[in-house]
Amino acid sequence: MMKKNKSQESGPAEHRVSLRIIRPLVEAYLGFVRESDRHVRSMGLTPGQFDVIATLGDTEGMSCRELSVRTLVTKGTLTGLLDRLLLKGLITEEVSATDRRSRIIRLSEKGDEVFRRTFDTQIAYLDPFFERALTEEEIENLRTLLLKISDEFFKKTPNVRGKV
Amino acid sequence: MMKKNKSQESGPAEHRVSLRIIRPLVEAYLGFVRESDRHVRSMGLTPGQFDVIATLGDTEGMSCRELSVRTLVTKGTLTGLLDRLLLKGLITEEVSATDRRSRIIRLSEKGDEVFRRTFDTQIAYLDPFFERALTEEEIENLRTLLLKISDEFFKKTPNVRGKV
DNA sequence: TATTGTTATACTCTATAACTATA
DNA sequence: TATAGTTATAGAGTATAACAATA
Repeated sequence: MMKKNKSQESGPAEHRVSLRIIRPLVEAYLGFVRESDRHVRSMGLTPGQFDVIATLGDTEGMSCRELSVRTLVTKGTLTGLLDRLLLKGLITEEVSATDRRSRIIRLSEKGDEVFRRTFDTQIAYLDPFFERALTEEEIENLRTLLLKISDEFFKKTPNVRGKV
Repeated sequence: MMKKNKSQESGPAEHRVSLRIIRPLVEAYLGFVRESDRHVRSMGLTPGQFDVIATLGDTEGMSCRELSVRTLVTKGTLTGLLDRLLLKGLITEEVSATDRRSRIIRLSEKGDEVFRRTFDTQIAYLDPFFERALTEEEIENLRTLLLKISDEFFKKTPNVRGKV
């Protein structure tokens, strides 16, 4: 998959920016995700369910609509997903004071615990990886460069920011 | 979700390496993935199906077992997934010459077209983003840093490398 | 009229385990 | 005995569209 693409390119494959960045980006992401998913599943949650929990974490709650935009889960799917989280007692719901069509979804105490525990576990696991791989200076540098990229994407679709 | 985690941490949240890297990493990745998924779906494929196609792209084909390891799709799921790709005429199968239990899966001509077209489209879309976001020097720098991270993860689970 | 969320449909992915046919 | 792949099962995520209640 790293080879050249003859059809519509304007130069050699190794000059295409996205080819040089995307594969390393995806692999670094997958390295993180594999571990993350393992922790999430060990708590009896699916990735989609934890995605909702992570999005609700450290917020005052939000409507289904906002949750849908931020998690990239369509509203129809979200209804079922929230049903399962309600069953597990990880979230609470309340009819909005200002718009009676809308439910405000929040983490329950139990949900907040799951959120923190999963995060702490992941951090404890991941920190040593990053610290072995990079110097302090490289870490700051990487962070800056990644933010430049997501800022550029953010300009295109501002409403999907802040998912994880 | 960027706030502190009191439980088992050894210092302030902003000193935790993973907290400083992972969110930007995930957001940069999602910026890419959202666009990628859009193209993939517009060709009538699911992300999982394209994952298989991308893994087979530019190879001489491979067994279900290898495909399963590389795509992180379990063998049971893979059988159904390959059925659908066979129906669509995007892959071919052949009994292995050396092990009659095993099927060698390859991209068909049509599958290869889908692979290249999707890639070309994505590159054409993504290159301007990266070029706006980063200088040539920053691109090389970012690539190097990302590779250091995935190399570190790779040490842990060598067999899952080379997925995308 | 437009928007929030629900329901219904049909398909796909998921983990898991029992199964077969080879090795 | 072990491995490659299939089948079966049950649950969960997916897009989509029609729908009710409210704005």
